Amino acid sequence: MRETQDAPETFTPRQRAVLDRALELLLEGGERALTTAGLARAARCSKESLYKWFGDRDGLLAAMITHQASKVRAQIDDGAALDLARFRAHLMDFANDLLQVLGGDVSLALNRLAIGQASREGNRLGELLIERGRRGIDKRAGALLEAGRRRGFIIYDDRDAAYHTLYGLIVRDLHVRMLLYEAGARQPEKFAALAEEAVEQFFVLFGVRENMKAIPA
Amino acid sequence: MRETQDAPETFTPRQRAVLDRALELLLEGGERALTTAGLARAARCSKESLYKWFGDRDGLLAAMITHQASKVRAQIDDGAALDLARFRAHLMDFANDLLQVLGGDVSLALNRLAIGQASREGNRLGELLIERGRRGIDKRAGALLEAGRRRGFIIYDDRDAAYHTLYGLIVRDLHVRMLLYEAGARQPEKFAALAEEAVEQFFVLFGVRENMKAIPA
DNA sequence: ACAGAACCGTACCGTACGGTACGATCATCC
DNA sequence: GGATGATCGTACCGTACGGTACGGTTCTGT
Repeated sequence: MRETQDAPETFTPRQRAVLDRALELLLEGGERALTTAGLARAARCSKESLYKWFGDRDGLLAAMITHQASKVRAQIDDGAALDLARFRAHLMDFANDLLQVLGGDVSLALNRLAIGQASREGNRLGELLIERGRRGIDKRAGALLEAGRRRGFIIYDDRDAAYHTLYGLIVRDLHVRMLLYEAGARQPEKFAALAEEAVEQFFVLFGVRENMKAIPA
Repeated sequence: MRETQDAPETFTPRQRAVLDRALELLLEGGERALTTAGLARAARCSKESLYKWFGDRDGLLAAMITHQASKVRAQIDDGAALDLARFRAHLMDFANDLLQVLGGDVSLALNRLAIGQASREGNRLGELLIERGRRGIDKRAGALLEAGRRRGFIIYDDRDAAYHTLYGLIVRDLHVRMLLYEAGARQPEKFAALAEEAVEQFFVLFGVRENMKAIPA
């Protein structure tokens, strides 16, 4: 259908400014507040330009996702000089970053947008969100786990399964509850404690102690 | 604002039939397919009746949630004659039921609806979904865990924390990925294996063995 | 059998939004 | 300085939807 989908799809500074304004509107009032006329007024551009740049409204939403994803590039960890303490610290960093990202305003708003949009027009937005957002996180975590396994700090049969367990230990049911605006679900000040406990539990499940090995299966 | 909110809010058979039809429309085409005119046509009723029964469109959506919740009443487990095997089986049942519910068509559609609607009109739908859906699940799991702890099968300091960990081990990141229609995320045939592994891991974290106690903290 | 209520089907209204068209304005380049 | 192209602001169009009104029909209770 669309041919410009897999391209890097870079934007001009003006377009990026407009996309940032669009994100603000989305944060303030949800999807319904993000109308073409409203965005044109807020960003001081013409509707005609919006359609010229992004094609249609769905193209605009997709552009917002790729634009946001391009801002938060996850850094890849260096595999140098990895001892157990550093490995544990890296896991903690990952857990904290994950909670920080998933609990961020923009991420929550974009996820709400994509989820609400799902089931209509296929699910381009959902795919985009996963492709440009989660993929990076998954790869970073996968590389980290693999490094830890090679050094003998942890043991597992299925890396994906181990990663998903780690993810579950960290995020629990927080993501959906935050997406639903559940009162009290979003408490960033507790993220550090959650991350700490999750990594602790992950080591109980997959860590290699000197005397006993906790093999999940 | 609304006074009929906390009432049991029972519906006539005709109204329930209409609500069922509304759920079907929502499943087929998402929120956009659920218009008052469309529902009136599909359910062979008049729009006037819809507004008389449910007030407005948001009232209709809320009624759909309470209606659906009234159908899947979670049975509470009897605490009689609980040995370790039965406790473990109960946990397995809970895990399977949880995955079954969260992965069900109706649950996913209603969650998408509530999440997409969130941030506008407060978040009545999200609250309703949590109140009438998750609350029951939480209570059932809480009672189950407490029974297991009293019998000495598991140990924990904070029941909520233990429950959330159990939830995370079971659901992982599946819920959001299913909400996003991620390809391959929804595979009900694998739910049993996931439940099995989750319960296994939960016992590693919180279970009490004869010789060693795995205390998470 | 009759009255009254509930309900159906349809028509109608106002509005809001996506998308297009067009003249005016501004920047750029020769 | 003048032509060219991009962009702005605004006006406009069609449509779809939420919500209301109303006449005709069916159901219910007496």
